[in-house]
Amino acid sequence: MSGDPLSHDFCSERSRDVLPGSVGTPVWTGPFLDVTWPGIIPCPHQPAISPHIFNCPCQSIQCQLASPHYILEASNQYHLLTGLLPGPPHTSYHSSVPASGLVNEPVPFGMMQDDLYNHVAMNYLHQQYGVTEVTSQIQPTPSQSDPSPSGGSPVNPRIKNSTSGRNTLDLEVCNSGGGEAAQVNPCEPGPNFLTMESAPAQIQGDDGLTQEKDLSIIETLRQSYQEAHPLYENMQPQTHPTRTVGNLCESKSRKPCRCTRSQCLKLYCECFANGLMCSSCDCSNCHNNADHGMKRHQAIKMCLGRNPNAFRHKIAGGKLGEVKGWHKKGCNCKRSGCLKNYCECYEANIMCTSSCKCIGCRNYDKGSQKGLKENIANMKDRSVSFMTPAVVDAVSGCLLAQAVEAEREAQSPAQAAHMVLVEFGHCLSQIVKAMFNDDTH
DNA sequence: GAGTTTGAAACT
DNA sequence: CAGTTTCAAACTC
Repeated sequence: MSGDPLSHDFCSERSRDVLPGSVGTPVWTGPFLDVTWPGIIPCPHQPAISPHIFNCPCQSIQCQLASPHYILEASNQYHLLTGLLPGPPHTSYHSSVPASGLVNEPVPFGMMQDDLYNHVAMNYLHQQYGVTEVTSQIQPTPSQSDPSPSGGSPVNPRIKNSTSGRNTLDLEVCNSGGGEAAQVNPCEPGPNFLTMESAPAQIQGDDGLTQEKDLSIIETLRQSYQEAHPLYENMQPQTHPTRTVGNLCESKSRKPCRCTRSQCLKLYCECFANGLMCSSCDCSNCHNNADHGMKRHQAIKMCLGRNPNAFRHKIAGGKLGEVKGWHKKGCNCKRSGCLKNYCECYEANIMCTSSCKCIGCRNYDKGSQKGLKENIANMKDRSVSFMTPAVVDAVSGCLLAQAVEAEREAQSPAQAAHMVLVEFGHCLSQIVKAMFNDDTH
């Protein structure tokens, strides 16, 4: 695929990041609960579940959360750290959560976020539906009745009214018979992407409307939680809708760190930076483990205080298995020419962009004459000299005139917007044409 | 495997 | 925000 890197490589990728929910953006297709309702874990008593899920080598937050031991420990530490739980958290493997009010404590990374998430979720459900308890199970789905056209893991949320007056929302993840581990293991970088486009189809069963509505409820819960805890997204390294399956379980294979002085509680440590606890590492004096939960919690808070995006992926855009994307912050390489693994862009197999402040960069598209970075920088320079106040005024005048015209013709708002945008496109093309005509003189 | 180089993170 | 220090990974020998 050839073409102007400005129009394709850069703009299209970047717009994908701006619009994470845009059509075609791959999102997690694994067990829905693990991502959108991470505190609700599958029941280990169900024989259909691969034991793999409880002993995943990737050690991602999702997998850590899937461990019964982890749940117990997280519950205990939650008490220890916040002291805000109105009652003892459930420690049953059904992971029920009590309905309660919002918790205003800043959410600690990894361990407690899901408890808090559940609290907010329960608060919402309690208010909206009178639900007082949530349970979840993974069950094998009889192949003949698999409601998922693509064989995914549909979620069947149902609100039950019990005779005891306790309303329960059951989230039932159906595991289609054949591929047990692949279906339930969040670490499997399976090839299936659930796009925003395909999401409704994936969850449609015999009561498609109901399920779609329930899915939106769950999304509302997520938003509700995010509103209550602005840090939530930062501490949810694996739940952003733009995350691919690859991102979900760390695109890199898990490498043991060898930290000696940081206690693995600074971003120097790759495990810590990836939101993972150290496991089978070669580090010394490691505190990035369950035994030092409090200290780890404090370190996480400190990192987030310095940089709220500290635990988010540095690489934006791109799809699993592709090389396109860009480093959100950009690199600062000086001596490597951005052609060694010292360079974060090069290491991520992506080209440097205008975000980078590197010197002597050679990590750009060899196919283009100047390279992406230079092209973008050039465009910026040109636009500075061409985007004079007079030009801006002229463009504004054109757009305004177009809006007035639309109003005069009694166009619909959508049509009016379309007319203005078309005019804006014309203006831009005129400006760009002028810029490059000037270059030839 | 020891020593060097490198650039991100942390600090001032 | 810029300069400096610390740190661990990448690299070289």
